[in-house]
Amino acid sequence: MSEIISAVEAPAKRKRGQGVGAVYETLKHEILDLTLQPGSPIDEVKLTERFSMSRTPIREALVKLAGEGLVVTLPNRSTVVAPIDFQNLTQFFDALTLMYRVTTRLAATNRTDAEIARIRALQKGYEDAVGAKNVPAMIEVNRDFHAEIARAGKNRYYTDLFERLLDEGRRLLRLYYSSFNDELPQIYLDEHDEMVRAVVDRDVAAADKIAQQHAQQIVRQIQAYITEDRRLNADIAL
Amino acid sequence: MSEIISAVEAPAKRKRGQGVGAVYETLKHEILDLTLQPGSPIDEVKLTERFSMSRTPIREALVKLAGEGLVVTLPNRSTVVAPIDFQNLTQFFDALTLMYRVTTRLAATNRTDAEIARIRALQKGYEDAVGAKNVPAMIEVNRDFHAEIARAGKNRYYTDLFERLLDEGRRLLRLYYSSFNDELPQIYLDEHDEMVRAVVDRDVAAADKIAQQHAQQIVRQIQAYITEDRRLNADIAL
DNA sequence: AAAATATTTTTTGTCGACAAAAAAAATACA
DNA sequence: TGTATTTTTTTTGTCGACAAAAAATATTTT
Repeated sequence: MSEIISAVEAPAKRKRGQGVGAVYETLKHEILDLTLQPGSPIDEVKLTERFSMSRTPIREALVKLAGEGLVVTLPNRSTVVAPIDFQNLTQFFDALTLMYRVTTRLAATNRTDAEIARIRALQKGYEDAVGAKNVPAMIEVNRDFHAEIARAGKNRYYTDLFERLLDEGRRLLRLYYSSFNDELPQIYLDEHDEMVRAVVDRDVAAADKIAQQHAQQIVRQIQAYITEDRRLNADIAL
Repeated sequence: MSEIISAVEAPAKRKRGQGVGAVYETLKHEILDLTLQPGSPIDEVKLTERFSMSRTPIREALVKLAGEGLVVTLPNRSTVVAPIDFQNLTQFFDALTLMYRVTTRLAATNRTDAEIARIRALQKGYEDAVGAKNVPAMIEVNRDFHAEIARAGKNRYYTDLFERLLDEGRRLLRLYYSSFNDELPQIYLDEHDEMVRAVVDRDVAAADKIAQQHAQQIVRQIQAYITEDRRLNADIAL
């Protein structure tokens, strides 16, 4: 975690009414990039020192984060960063796949040229991150790419749910991409390109097909990571 | 709005840590049954008097409600009860229909016998409310019936979204069922029965089909109400 | 030495106060 | 009379304090 205090954390620069939002954004970002580890306790008093503000706005930010499933609060107990729910990944995969399909289909129907430009810029950013082997950027831009497609679909219910699922996916991916040596399959880039093409061409069926294919890739990859044999002592003599 | 102060609103009975929750539940209920009208301002100070507590927990409850889209908060401005978004009903209908289908399908796959019993009890409650022409109860039990089906499907992402959509539907229906003279079509009861049967029989295709049919009915009815000619002076001589 | 109990410290939920921002009311000007 | 400006009042965001609840530590009992 960076010890540099950003401008939004210094009270001299903070306008009244912007406190809660600043804390919320900062903590959300740190939860998503696993700076704040799943299951770890959140210390309100430490946060008052860190953000130089009283506990009230910090608590309000935590209530907001709780509403998004990013932290877990119970009465009279420490708030904790939301654990990763390995037991119910099937639910996650099911919803993620459906949302990939639904949002990409809608984007093929409802997108504007400006949105296509933004989507393309994000895909370029994704290519750059892949080329640079910048894993955190790859994960973040990938999320933004798909979120932009969802927004182009113009159904806020789906966009909201999908963004939440993408954020959850971000945490999962960050758990496994812990070193810069991981290779990301070229197939992701290709599938993104294909997705863009379908959306540009307003080809709903193709959009649906590539979205489902892409989702399956991601699901398979996450599953592969979870089941990967990481036993260090499998061969020791007993 | 009832002026009777319930037990949870009296500080002598309220346990530490239960304040936010009590305010949240009460306000949520009042928003959903339109006691608190869409677009109306929320007066924090009045709520302190009403609930006999300070503004801090009331504000936290409002943050929570905002996270669920039930109120709208902006910095340095009064919180208002969420308006009904008539301009984007297409999005709502689309998502509602999909969630009816998805949750009912999953219920047909994943339900337990205990859940069937609960679903049946709710359907009975719905019948009773229809028989009694108790419109508020009808609207509320209908919501609970479908929410229970969703829970039987055991995917929390879908359940959460669906519950939110059902609540929104509740507000829409309450807007139109303002008198006890409205007749609710028998077709709703029949469709509920058919839904239960499909879920009991674990018939995914039938569940999907009846869910879609039911959703279309509801969408059509809401649309009919919105476009219904309710001008009170349409026939007066000028 | 382990378990149970008591005490102390820390953390959480809430309180009421202060002050910035917004809204309402009053006053001045054209 | 309508508009602009000023003043007053109200509301919102945050503060630091108090006390209940939980956690940690110390002491006593088995």
